Amino acid sequence: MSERSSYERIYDVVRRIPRGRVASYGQVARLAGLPRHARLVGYALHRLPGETRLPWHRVVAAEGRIAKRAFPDDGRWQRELLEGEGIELDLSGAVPMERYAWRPRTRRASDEKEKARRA
DNA sequence: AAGTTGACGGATG
DNA sequence: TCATCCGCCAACT
Repeated sequence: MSERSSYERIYDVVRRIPRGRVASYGQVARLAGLPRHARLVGYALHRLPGETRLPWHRVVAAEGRIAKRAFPDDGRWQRELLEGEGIELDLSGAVPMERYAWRPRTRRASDEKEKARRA
């Protein structure tokens, strides 16, 4: 059986987020097969080593806001990385999700709500 | 070993 | 719009 831990599954999903697009913590959790585990995603990213190649900056809060961090500079860093990929933040410094949210084709059964929403 | 905490999110008031 | 509460999991104390 795939013995991937929850964190590995989360990282697998984050790795798939395309450049110039973003996904919310909750969305990553759902795609990783861990519905309602948004917090777990946050913790998984929290423990990433600074030299990681994972595009962690493409994960933002559900409304597009950059999640509060222990060190304010980290938030600024994330913002710069996103802008560096061509993403234009709105006046409040949030990512306009309707424009940059990642819409992967491979949706799971548990994503029925998402499908209904975009209809 | 038990309680606290945290890069969340949705519901509620 | 803002403040709280609660669910869910793993790392820390």
